[in-house]
Amino acid sequence: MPAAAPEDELHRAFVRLFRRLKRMSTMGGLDPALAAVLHELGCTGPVRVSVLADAMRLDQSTVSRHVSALEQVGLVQRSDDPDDRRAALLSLTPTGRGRLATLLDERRALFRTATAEWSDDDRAQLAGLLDRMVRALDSVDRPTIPHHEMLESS
Amino acid sequence: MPAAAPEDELHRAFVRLFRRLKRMSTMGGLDPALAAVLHELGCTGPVRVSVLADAMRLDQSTVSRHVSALEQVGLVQRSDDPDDRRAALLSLTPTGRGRLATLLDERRALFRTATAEWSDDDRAQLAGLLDRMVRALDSVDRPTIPHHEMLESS
DNA sequence: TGATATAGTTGCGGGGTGCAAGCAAGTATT
DNA sequence: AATACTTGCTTGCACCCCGCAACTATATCA
Repeated sequence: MPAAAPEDELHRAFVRLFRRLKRMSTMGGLDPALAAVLHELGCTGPVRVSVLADAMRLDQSTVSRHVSALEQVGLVQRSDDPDDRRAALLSLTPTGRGRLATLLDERRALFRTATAEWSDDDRAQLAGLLDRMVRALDSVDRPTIPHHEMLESS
Repeated sequence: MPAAAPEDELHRAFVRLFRRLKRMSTMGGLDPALAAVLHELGCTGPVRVSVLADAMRLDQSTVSRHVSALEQVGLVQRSDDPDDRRAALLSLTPTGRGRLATLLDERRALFRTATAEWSDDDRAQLAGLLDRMVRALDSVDRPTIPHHEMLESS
């Protein structure tokens, strides 16, 4: 049996961790996926479905459905994009903002409980490394996006 | 809007990262969940379904199905547990071991590519922190003691 | 032996996702 | 302007992953 490489341990840790997080993010009485959309939307401001989908690395159709669900329960609203009639700009309703705030509070509390014994330094370090990891993996599966405005020439 | 708390960033990073990992673990032509079972099994040696399920924090039924699937494609085999006729001991077949090795190789290569610029120290640090995080969250949702849960409902 | 517990499987339902097809609205070509 | 292509989004469909509840078969205990 091969001694597990550090990369493997990393991956296994991620997978198990995620299952935890997934179960936990059902908080606020909102499905994890919907909560994720709400969160993303709360961070990025009024955007189109396509942009949201791209940001979350999900299929447009998936996000479309989530958005519809959130709209139906009054957490998200659509406004017509003045520049393009087929597009819609998504934003949180006041209720949505409130719900998001609650959700984040709960989540924060949970993480704080979990990492109660940690030093601020450790927390920051983990966040930093994780963020770096996200970018690293992103650039693996999207060819690095060196200059994201190479549209000017032709 | 208040600058996102580090805990939030942490969580978001986890979620996005996981989607990446999930997609990546489809490698080797094996469904991610099956690959996970294969991996776990490869690490823990011959075990029962229930033990595997517990280790992976999944329902026994879920693991049971995955194991059946793996058995059907010849990657896993069952042997009767001499101590208990209802139980079965799961182990990898030679083919399964080979498949796992391939899978781990691919995964390792991917992680190595992604973290090519990292120092070994950073990698180790992340793995360590992540592991700690897993344990921290585990002790939040399983209060360290297996028994004193709420088992008496009616 | 009969009551209860345990290992595992199966039926069922539900959530999450992607792909392909379709619809509506812009853009370009002639 | 009319036609053809493109783009933003939604819908139909299929598939995976999962947990709960019910069931079978064995094990254990009174």
